Amino acid sequence: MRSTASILHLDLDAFFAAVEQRDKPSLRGKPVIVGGTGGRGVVSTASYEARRYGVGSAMSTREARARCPHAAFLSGRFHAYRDTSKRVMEVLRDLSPLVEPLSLDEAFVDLAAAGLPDLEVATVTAVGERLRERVHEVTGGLTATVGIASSKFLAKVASELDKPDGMTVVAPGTELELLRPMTVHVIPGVGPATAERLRRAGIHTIADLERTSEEELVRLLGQAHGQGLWQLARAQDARPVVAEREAKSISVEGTYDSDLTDRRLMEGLLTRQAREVGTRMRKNGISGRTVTIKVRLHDFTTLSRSSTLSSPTDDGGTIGRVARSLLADLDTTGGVRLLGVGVSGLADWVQEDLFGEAEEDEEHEVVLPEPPRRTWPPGADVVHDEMGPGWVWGSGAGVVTVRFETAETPPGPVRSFRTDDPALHRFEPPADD
DNA sequence: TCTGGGGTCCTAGGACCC
DNA sequence: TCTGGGGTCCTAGGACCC
Repeated sequence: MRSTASILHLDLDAFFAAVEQRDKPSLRGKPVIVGGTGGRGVVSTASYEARRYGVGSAMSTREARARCPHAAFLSGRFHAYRDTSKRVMEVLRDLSPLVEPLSLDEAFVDLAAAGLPDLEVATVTAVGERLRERVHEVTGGLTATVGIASSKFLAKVASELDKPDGMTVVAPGTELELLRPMTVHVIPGVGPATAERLRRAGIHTIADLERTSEEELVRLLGQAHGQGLWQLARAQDARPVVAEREAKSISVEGTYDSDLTDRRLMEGLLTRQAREVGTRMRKNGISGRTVTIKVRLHDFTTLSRSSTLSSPTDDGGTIGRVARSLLADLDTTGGVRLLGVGVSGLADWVQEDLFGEAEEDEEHEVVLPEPPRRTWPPGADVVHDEMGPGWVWGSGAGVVTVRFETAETPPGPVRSFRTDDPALHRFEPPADD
């Protein structure tokens, strides 16, 4: 926690619905609900007109229709949302170089990096009001709510207090008197499960939380969460505003209107999702080693299976093969409502490759597999090098992964080569390999 | 016919290495 | 021959956020 109110949190009001109302005047002043419109859809954003009927985020679209049948139900135009969001983030970066977007409609801004004459409450209040006006201008009429305080936690709590189209500045020194009467639900990170555990321990407000020992909270909630809440209850929060955060995973998933039972169909869907993941990875210039599938059964139990490759990939075909083999281990006879594929353990291609390859090569000289077992799948691209024959298991961004199948070490070592030509029939190991 | 999609972070157990 | 602790990586699941 700082001694000045220098962290600003901005939240665009009912963002997706507001963009729709902006772009379609006939929707203005009317209930608008953006979200999944299929049989298993949920509400993403409800306009304030729709909220009056009790419609809220994460509610099933079915229930939203029951509560507000005359609302406009829209499935969302994410290009428009991204576009508008970009304009808002630019306004924030005009104010300070230190901007941390949390989603399309939310961001932290570090006012201490903004070069203001001072960080007095009157000054930051004027900055916040001016910012809200600028956002209104560049978005074509959208409103934002702002919170300004001495930490991320307090700024975020503050921005919840005067929604929509409002602003709250928490004067330094008044944080605890603001927090103490609030319920634990206002703390980001306290969801239904944590709130229930706290409730059973007789902890309802932040004042209750403040009276509870750190040991007790760790016992109730685990080390990280318990210690974190103990600190937040005292308004202790020194987390910095971080401008650049690198993605840790990329995934695609889908929920189907009726449960899937056909394995071939599931494999086909995973294959398509894997291709999409690969495309997005190459677009972002990243690759990853761990492939994970997610399977939600008819009864909503959710399973995941993952496999870590010896070298990173951004190739949809490789991701798809791994995904399908992971699915093979699961019993899906009861039906599947959701399938997903993701890649984590992300790395920048070139760096990872340069380091990874040199090490692997030395190991492979020791474990030279003899004799080779020719078990590659029909139609596979077969290559030869000093290790004997292998088959091409994946490729992407100029790197080909070859799997050497042997009797001793099935499924065999995997090796990556850099080549300008991923058309593997013409594959040749590089001279310096 | 309750319960999306894209993420992040944490925990716990087992393997493996020193 | 038996015992041991720490660190890292991997896997599976869960809670949470917007």
